[in-house]
Amino acid sequence: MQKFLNRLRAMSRLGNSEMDAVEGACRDVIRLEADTDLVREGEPAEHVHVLLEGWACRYVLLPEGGRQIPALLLPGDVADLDALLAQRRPYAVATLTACEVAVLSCQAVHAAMAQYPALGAALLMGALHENVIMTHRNVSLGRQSARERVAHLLCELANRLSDDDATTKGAYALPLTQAELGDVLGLSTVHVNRVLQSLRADALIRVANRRLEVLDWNGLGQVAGFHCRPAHADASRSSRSGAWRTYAQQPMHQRPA
Amino acid sequence: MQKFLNRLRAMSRLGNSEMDAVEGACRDVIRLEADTDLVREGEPAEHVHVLLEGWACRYVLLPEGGRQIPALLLPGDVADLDALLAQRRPYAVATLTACEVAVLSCQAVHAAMAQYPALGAALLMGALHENVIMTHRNVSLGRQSARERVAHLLCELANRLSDDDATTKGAYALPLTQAELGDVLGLSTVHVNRVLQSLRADALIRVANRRLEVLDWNGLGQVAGFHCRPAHADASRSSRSGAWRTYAQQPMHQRPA
DNA sequence: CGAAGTGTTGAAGGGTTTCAAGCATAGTGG
DNA sequence: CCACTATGCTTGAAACCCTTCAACACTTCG
Repeated sequence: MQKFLNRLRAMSRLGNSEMDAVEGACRDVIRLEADTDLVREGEPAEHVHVLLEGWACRYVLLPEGGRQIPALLLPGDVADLDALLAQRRPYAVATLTACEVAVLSCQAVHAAMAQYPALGAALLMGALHENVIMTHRNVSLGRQSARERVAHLLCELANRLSDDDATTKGAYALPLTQAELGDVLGLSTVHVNRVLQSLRADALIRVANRRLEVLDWNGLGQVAGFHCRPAHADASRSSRSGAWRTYAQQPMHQRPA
Repeated sequence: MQKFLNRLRAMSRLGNSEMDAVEGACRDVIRLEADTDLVREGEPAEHVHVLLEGWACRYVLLPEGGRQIPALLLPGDVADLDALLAQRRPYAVATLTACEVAVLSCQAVHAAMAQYPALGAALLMGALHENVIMTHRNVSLGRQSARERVAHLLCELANRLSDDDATTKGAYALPLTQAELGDVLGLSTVHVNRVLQSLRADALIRVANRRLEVLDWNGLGQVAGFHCRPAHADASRSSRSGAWRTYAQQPMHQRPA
């Protein structure tokens, strides 16, 4: 509960009345064990689910039998806000660990937004933040090698977890199987295994009983290649060379060096 | 302008005062020619841009020199709403054709949302819609072959364009080079070429002077494989077999056949 | 102890990339 | 009007990253 409230407050300035409204709306909480479907693709969308505790994921099954996980959901994340918009669910949601989930009716959310504009703003900011994360994953899937993709995901998770807590001394619980990592990264289980081994061999990470330890943040970030500055290793801000100019110019990828 | 207003109205019920507010905020319009950078990655984010006419894209450049286009922007799309959230731009935006763009200050958007809750709701719905599109692209990039990805993109564009207009008789203007298609789909230019040829050879599509003609919607949708029902070929709704059940069950991909 | 899930390893095969070159088309200036 | 150039499209061959298949080891748990 607290993590969701913190998240909302980080997004928009909320007063006590808004906070109370949220807390009231989240009164309906269910507890699920690991590997349980929360919503199924194609189902009518009548509720919004907020992940209070545990890890979960959105996933899509392909006709040929494959699976893709377009989003990992961490404590405080909203699992399926698009229920406000769509009649039918465009993806399924399943737990990865034991979870605590708040169930809200779409009507209630709509009503709350109409009454408290700041709440709508907070939800919008959350959706935009998710959008940025998906953009990065998109870039990763489209243009990075397996090694880069794995490194990038590990950095992203460290970033997202450090917002709340954890990541103390550069290690965090990673309750994902290699098969699930593969479904996130668009890789086969076998190849995920080999890439993790290679990262271990290079003394960048260490894995032990469902925990990931990052031995070399700079090195891992370098492999990840883009948009991957852990909160710790802040480094020099705006390290990019050259001044940016306003529009009415050639696109960057066509500029002379 | 009209396309943006229509889009907003489709997302949330807007009164005359909201519409006027939007129209007032969009009074600052600039005209750009094709292949022009609108915003650059890393730049401070002080404005939000709305694409009134023409095609544009978000893009990210990778250290090794590659490029990924995580989003194609069509008339009525908001190019960079996340400027409301981030200090620095997480991606660049460039025009693909000549464009008309409204430039809004972030402050103005924030103020409008505070005054008109329905407007915030509309923007939220727009962001969620974008999110669903990115989810689909994500699945496509992660788990589909080049052929499937191309088919999927062509279907997606048909869908998005048919919301507004166009797509009459199953053809639409597609002002993208094969290199740009590759940057959207995470493929090399060469392979995009070969895949398009193969789709042509199978009498699924036809390409002529920057227009795409779909000869066989069912066939193309079948290649695309998932989530790809053009508004035309609506077909039998909910064609999936088996009834969906509520949660507290095993995830779908582990269910016995 | 057996069973199931997860991690690990090797070998073969294939989808895609890269490199390199040739072709087509449109715009430009002499 | 015609080189001349630039841009995008097309094609072939070699190389590579990753997948698939198959088997085995390890751990957990009933």
